[in-house]
Amino acid sequence: MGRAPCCDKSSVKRGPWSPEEDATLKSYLEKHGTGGNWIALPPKAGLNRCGKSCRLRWLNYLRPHIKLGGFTEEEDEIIYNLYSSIGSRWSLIAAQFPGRTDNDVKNHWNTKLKKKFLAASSSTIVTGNTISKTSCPDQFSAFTFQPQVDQAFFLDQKRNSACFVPNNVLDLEPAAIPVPLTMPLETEASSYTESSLGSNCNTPPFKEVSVFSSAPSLAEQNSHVQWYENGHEGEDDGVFLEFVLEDLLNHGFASLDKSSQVAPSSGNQDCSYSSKS
DNA sequence: AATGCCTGCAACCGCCCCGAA
DNA sequence: TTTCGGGGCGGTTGCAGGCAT
Repeated sequence: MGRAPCCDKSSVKRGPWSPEEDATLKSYLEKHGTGGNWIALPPKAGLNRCGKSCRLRWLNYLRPHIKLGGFTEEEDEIIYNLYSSIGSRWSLIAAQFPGRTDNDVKNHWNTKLKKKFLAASSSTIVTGNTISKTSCPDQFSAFTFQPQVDQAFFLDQKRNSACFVPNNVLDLEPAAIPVPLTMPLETEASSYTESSLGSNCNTPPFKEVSVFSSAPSLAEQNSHVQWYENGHEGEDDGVFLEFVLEDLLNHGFASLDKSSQVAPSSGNQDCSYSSKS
C-alpha cells in the first residue's frame, strides 16, 4: 500500500510549462514566496499544477541566477571527480557550482560526461601511472572514492576540500579520512578542527586533483583485496573499501607503499591491506 | 525531400528523510 | 513514541529537434 499522491494527477495539468504558467508562478513566488508549502501553492497562485511540479519548475528554471548548459572543461572535471568520490549525489555536486541545478548537472552527466569519461577511462589509468610514490596519500584518498560504500561525506568549499568518514567508523570513534578534491577556487590548506567537523579530520596539505579518476570501474574489477583500518580488522565488512592492490601494482597503475597508507594529515589513522583470495 | 535513428533535456515518478502534530 | 505529510532527491521517461541515410 503506497502513500497517497500529493495531488490528483488526473485533474492537474502535466507536461511542458507554458510561458504564461511560468510568468504566473514566478510572479506569485516573487510576491508571496512559497509560504512553506508547495502543495498548497498552485491553487493560491492560480495554477492547475501539482505542487511538486511547481517546485521543480521554480528551482530548476525560474528562480534567479540560474545557469543552464554551457559547462566548461573545468566544471566537467570537477563533476567527474566528485562523481568518482561520492557517486550520484547530484544535489551535493551541483552545490559546488553556484547557479547550477542538480537536474542540469545530472542531465549533463548522463548525456555527455558519462560517455566522455568512460571513453577516456583507459587513458586516465595511464595518467595514474605517473603518480609518484610520494603522492601515495592521493591514491589512498582516491581509493576511498567508492560510491557503494556507506559513508559520510563532508565538504568544505571555503577550504577547498572534503572529508570522508565511513559511517560505522563514526559509530566507533571519529576518525575521518581526508579526501582531496579538485575545487575551482585556490585556497590555502588548513586544518579541520574537532569543533568544525566533530572529528580530527584534516585537509590535505596541498591542493590536489583526484588522480584516480577511474575509481568506480576499478573497484568493480577489483574485489579480492580488502582494506582495513588498524584496530578494526574483521569487523563489519561494510566499512572497508575493496579493490585489487595487486592488480594495480602488477599493472603499474599506482605505486603503493604500504608503510605510507595513511592519509597525510589524518592524525592517528593507520591502514593496512590483506588479500581475501 | 522523406524517413528513421539518435541525442539532449524537461518533467515526472516514487522513495526516503525529517519535522510537526 | 508514533503517525502523517511535505520537501528533497535520484532515477527514469517521453518528447522534440538534429542528423544521417
